[in-house]
Amino acid sequence: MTADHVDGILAAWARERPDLDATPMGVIGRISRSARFLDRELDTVFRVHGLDGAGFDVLASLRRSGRPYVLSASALADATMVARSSMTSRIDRLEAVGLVARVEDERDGRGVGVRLTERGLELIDRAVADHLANEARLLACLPADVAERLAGDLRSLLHALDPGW
Amino acid sequence: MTADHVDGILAAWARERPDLDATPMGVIGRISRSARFLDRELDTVFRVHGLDGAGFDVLASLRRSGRPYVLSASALADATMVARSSMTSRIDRLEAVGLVARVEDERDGRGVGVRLTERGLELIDRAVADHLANEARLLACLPADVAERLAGDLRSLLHALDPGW
DNA sequence: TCAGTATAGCTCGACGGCGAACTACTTCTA
DNA sequence: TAGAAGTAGTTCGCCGTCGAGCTATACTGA
Repeated sequence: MTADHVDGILAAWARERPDLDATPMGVIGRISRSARFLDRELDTVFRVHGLDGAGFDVLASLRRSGRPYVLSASALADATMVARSSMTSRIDRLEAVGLVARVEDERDGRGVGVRLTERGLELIDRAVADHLANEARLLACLPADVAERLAGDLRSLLHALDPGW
Repeated sequence: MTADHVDGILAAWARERPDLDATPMGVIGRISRSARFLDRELDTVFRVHGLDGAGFDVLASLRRSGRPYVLSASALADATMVARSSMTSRIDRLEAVGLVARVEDERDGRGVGVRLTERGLELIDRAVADHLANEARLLACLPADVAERLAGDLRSLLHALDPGW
């Protein structure tokens, strides 16, 4: 069990502030750091398809919602954890390049449906396959049972953090 | 073991694209999602001290480096995983409110040392205590052995992701 | 020793995210 | 069924990050 960057941080705090218990950083610091690394790595594949993480998340949410590949702007904002105003501009960008289209919501005059276009569907179907291969590559170093355990423990954590579930 | 948001995503992909193996998302999706929640939660404590995550990271890096609480701008950029140009503006902001000061590097005419001021030292010593209490609160839901296992598994992951360690 | 290369930090312009404020529409309630 | 309250989406201004390009300084090898 070799030391990592966060072990260095923990050791430094133990030396400088021995009165504090820094062990929570062992979990939270590693989550933050992993997320930053992963974001960067995942982006390289998104870019190959002319996307970024923001665009991919929107298209993937629509794709996995199933036919007719339409979700409201609010539903997309909630699914991707961004502000409504951010979702407005994400949709603007994707619409400008023809990957999604805004459609009327007959049931609610305020609402706007966001629909995957034919091009958007083809693009995300290719992109998601590459994306999953990339994720698998990044996790290849972990034995399957460790990955599974990690997923389960993170689920426990998320369960407490996210009151919505 | 109740389902979480990511379980919903995995089930959706299994329905829409049964040809793909989406299990890597069980790990990576949860890391991303946890990181976003945690970022937001940690920010509330930073704000109490007039900081944000960016400022806290800089001050904390300086503090745990020990006396004389000086690091180069590059070392700070590397430690906090941001671009050099981002570090320039972080230092500008912290310097403007008197929490750090730029000092000459006698050994390297190009270099700039960043030193914690007296006010910066007092602030970060208070802030880091509150921060750790906050982190402990967020992890309180997890049994100690699970938290420890999580830290260890994430260390394994980081080890493969971060060639620097 | 000196030309070539590498490095430290800064400036600048572009970009994405956010919250507040706004409009338009819907739902509740009395 | 009218007025109040709530909700969907957009606009706007601000802010932090980034990469490219710049200057000044430090190394490196013939």
